[in-house]
Formats: sequence, C-alpha cells, structure tokens
Amino acid sequence: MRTSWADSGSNSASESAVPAYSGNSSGSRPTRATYVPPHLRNRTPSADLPAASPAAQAQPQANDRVGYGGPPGGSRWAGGSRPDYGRQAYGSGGRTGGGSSGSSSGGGSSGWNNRSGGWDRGREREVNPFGNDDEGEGTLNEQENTGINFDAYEDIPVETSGDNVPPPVNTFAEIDLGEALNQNIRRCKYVKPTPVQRNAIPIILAGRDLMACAQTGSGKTAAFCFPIITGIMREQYAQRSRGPRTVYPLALILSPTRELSCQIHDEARKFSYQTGVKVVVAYGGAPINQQLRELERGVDILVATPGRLVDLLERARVSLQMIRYLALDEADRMLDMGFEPQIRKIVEQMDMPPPGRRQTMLFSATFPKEIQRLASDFLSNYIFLAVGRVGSSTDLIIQRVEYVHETDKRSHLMDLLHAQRETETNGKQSLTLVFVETKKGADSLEHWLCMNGFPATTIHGDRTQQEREMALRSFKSGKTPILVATDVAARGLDIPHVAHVVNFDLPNDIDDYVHRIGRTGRAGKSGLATAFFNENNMSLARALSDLMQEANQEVPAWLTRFASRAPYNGGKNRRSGGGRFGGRDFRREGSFTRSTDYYGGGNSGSGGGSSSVGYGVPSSYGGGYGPGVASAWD
DNA sequence: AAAAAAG
Repeated sequence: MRTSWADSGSNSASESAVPAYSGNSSGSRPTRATYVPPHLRNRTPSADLPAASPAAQAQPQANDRVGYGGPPGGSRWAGGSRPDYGRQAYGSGGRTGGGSSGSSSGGGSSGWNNRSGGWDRGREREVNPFGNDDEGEGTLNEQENTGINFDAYEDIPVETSGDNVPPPVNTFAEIDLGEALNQNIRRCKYVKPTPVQRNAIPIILAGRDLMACAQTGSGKTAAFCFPIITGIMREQYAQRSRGPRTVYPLALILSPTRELSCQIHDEARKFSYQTGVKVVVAYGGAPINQQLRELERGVDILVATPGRLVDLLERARVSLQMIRYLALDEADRMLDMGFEPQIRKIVEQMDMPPPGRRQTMLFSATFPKEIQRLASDFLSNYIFLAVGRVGSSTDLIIQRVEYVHETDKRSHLMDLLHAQRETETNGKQSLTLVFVETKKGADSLEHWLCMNGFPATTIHGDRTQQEREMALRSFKSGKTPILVATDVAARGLDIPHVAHVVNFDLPNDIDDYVHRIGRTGRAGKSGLATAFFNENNMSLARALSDLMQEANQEVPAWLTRFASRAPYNGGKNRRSGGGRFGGRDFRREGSFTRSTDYYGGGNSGSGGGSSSVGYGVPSSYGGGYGPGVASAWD
C-alpha cells in the first residue's frame, strides 16, 4: 500500500495545503500543548506562540527573517517545510529516475545553490561531510575507517516482542529510503544492513515505538537515523510557525556525553548530506552562541546533551512542539538516577507531544529491568528488540581477568603496555584505552605513564571540553596511543583501532563493564579486554564470572571461587532475566508481574507474542535460560 | 562513593 515516496513527493504540492502531522494521529496538527512553559506565558501570542492554524501561519509576520523560519506564505509549502534549504538531492538533484518531482513541487524548492540572500555568504554550499568528492575512494584508510566486517554479523541472534512486529529486511534496497539517502549509504560503504538495522529500520518506518538492545558498534546510530531522515524527507510538515528566534526541530536525539553527541551529529550529517534535512548539535562546555547561530539557520534533527538542551528550552530558543521523533541513545544511562529528572523534564514537562503523537526510540547495549519500567512511560505500544552482540565474544573480544593488588596495578599495566608495543600491526599503532574509577586517578595515572615513556593522555569530566576533544583526537590519531579515561568514555564512543581495553579499576556495575569493553572489538573486529581484579571488586565477582562464562571466556578458578562465595546475585545490578542479550523485554518477565499495566496494547494471548528470529543460532544456545530467550548475548 | 550533564 505504501506508495513509492518519490510519488508522494510529486503529489506533495497538491497536498501541501493540509498541514500533515500524519502518522497515526489522523492527520491533524498537534493540538496546542496544554503546558505552556513559564517563559512563554504572558507574551503576545502572535509573536511568540506557534500559530494555531495554517491560516494564521500564512499571515506574514512582522519579524520574519531569512535564516530561520523562512517565508511564511502558504505557497512555499509546496517547496517543503524548510524553504530556506531545498531538498535538492531528492528529485531535483537529478539523481533519481523520477527527478521531475523537485521542479514540479513548486519553484520554491530551490537547492542549496539557489538560496537567496547573502547573509550566510561562504556557507552557501553544504560542506561535504565525507571529506572528498566521491573520488579517491577505496584507499586503505577509507576501508579501515568505514569498513565493517560483515562476516562477523552473520550469526547474530535476534529477539523481538510486542504486537505485530514488522519483519526484518535483508538489504537496503528492500526499503524505500530515498535516493539521496541511498547515495549516502553507498558513500559510507554500507553494503548491507547490520542485524540491528535489518530489524529496527522496518519497525521505525512502520511508525512504531521501539526499545532496542544492541551494542553501539553494531550500527545503532544508522538504525535510528535512516528512518528519521527518510521520514522527514518523505512527509510534508506543517510549516513551523515561529516566535522570534525559536526553532522547532522535528527530531530530537539525546545522549549522555558531549563526545557522543558530537559523534552522532557527525554520522547523522553524513547520512543527511544533500537530503535537505538539517542536523544541528548542542552540548555544554562549548560557547552557546555558535550553537545558537547554527540553530537559527534551521534545524530538523537536533542532537543534544540534556543540560544544554534544558538551557535552550528555558531560553525559548528551542521548542519541542513539533517533535515527531525522539531517540534516546544509551537509554539506560539516560534514565539512571543522575539523568532521569532532566530527561523527564525534557520529555514530559516541556512542550513535546506525548507518546503516541511522537515516535520514541530507545537504544542501549544494556537494559536493566528497572530502567525498562521507567522507560515505558515514554513509549506507546512499543516493540522490544534485542540483538546479540556482534559476533561471538570468543573470537571478537577476548576477556581476561587478572588478580592484581592495588599497589601492583601500575607496574602490571606497564608490563601489558610493553607487550602491546611489540605487537603493533600493519604500521598503524594499536590503541589502548585504560579505564579508571576517578578523575583524579585518571590524571595521576596519565602523568605517571608519561613520566615512564608512554605517550598517554586523559579524558574525564574535570577537563575542559577543549581538552577533552583534543585528548580524543590525539588518541584516535595515534599521537598518544594510550588514553586514560573515566566512565565518560565508557559508552558509545566509536574509536577505530582500539585493540585493548584495560579495566585498571573495575566498575561497580557489570553493565558499565559491558559498555567499557565494547570500546574494542567494534564493527566486527577483534579486541582484547583485560581487567585488574582484587579485593575491592568482590561485589562484582559473581556478575563478572557469570558474564564471562556466558561469553565462553576462560574464567580463572580463583574468580569462580570468589563468585561462589559471594551472596547470590549479590551485585546490585545483576543481569536481569539472564541470557546473553543486554536485556530482555521486562513485559515478559512472567504473568505474576504487572506487565500488563505497561502493555498499552493488551498483553493477553497474542499480546506477549514474540517472534524470535535466529540467524544461525548455534544449537547449544538457548539452554538454561527462560522461555523465549533464544540466545546469545555475545 | 564516583561519574556525567548548565554556567
């Protein structure tokens, strides 16, 4: 039934007079949010509040300014909702067979090159985020940076649950993502979708909410970016009415660290290149003015850290009223004690449309039950998706635990580094990421390493943003092949060539361990993770031992002994539901729970239906775990 | 107890 969206594009001119806030909400605009933030109260509605009707929007506003908002005339709708930058590559770019749609859908749809006004002279052309002109491809370097070892993705177990789960796809070609995006996918050298993409993209394209467990290195960012970009390109949106300097993004992507937000922004910009979809990032520690200027140029997808976003919301520089897509990356972290209030404020107490009127996607490598319970507040009849980790841990991440007394840690680390030095491969210095518990400890270890002839740098929350970014660059480039980090670097960061993760200090939480070791063995490549264990880590013994065992790792006898002595499931954060996925759908934890309360769509009978799609799951998997857990986390 | 996220 889905018409090709090239068609929908060419039809859009005639439909464009109807503000399309479609999806499942019967094509109506979002009603005015009942909540009016304090800063918007007692202001002149015509100036500040988004207009309530298309007619009102058609009235030229006195404070129109090229650069944000754009011309208000209804006729410009034909050119799309963001008239100040056209959808060049979609149709009018001439790349598609149906290239006529661009020109037929109103002359307003000019491309980047035709933008009027010299206000942003010098920025008229979209910067090519690929850093080339489609030539000089195929160099070794390119391959290394973007190449994903797809063979490692073949045998990944996948589990889904929820109502009417859309079936997975096997190729990008099966999905109608649009020519401009397809071209970017080719530029990224993504040949075929990774398991999380195969499953998540159809779910999101179908308009469903999603809670997904998948390691970041498995293509998670693309899994939620592709359908968001396609959705924004495909549909006509009611022109965003505007208050002075307020912008109305259509999609919001939140992440727990600044670096991760930057990384998501960089990726999203590649995916949206020449699609006319504008991505902006906002995070703390950097001057806000530049970010404000970027926002004023127009924003469809806003990538942000929570603190800075709240700031922007309170300044009324951003409104969430038009949000159609909400994605939380590292969602379990976003909902833990430190972050939850801020996230609730953003999602529930500002002007964002409620669940059901927006699409919500939560991604994380781990999803403890308690967090799932909190998260269900944000979701509407969602689908739970668990994708086993890339490859089996036995061949991709080798985990080692060594008993090292506190006082011996430094010399032991030095031994490891010496050994590492001799095994550097193919000219490219291999990188070592060392995790410590405290910021002070990070500085101190970095200093000591440098004193001992090991080029090291450090990243933690007490450093300035500039220092943090510098450290990361220096590490990535190999200039300082050792990076000492706190948990700020534990999640999501995609750093190629990290050969070795050392847990100099083990975390207290096994989920943090999982995230940390996930910094190596990425994109299907192999990696090594070494942990220093001692009497301070007893509370982690059982969880660590269980995890390693599940991952077919060699568990030292002494660790097994500690584990058996430890109180049953002693760690505060045992792996809920067992199994090797980062988590399983808490709605299926058994009929004695209140799971139906969270179901939304009704949990009885087929409600809890699950379709486990195993991609060559070895028969040895699946034993010993609860019903429906088909599989292997690693 | 620590880390992160606003300035």
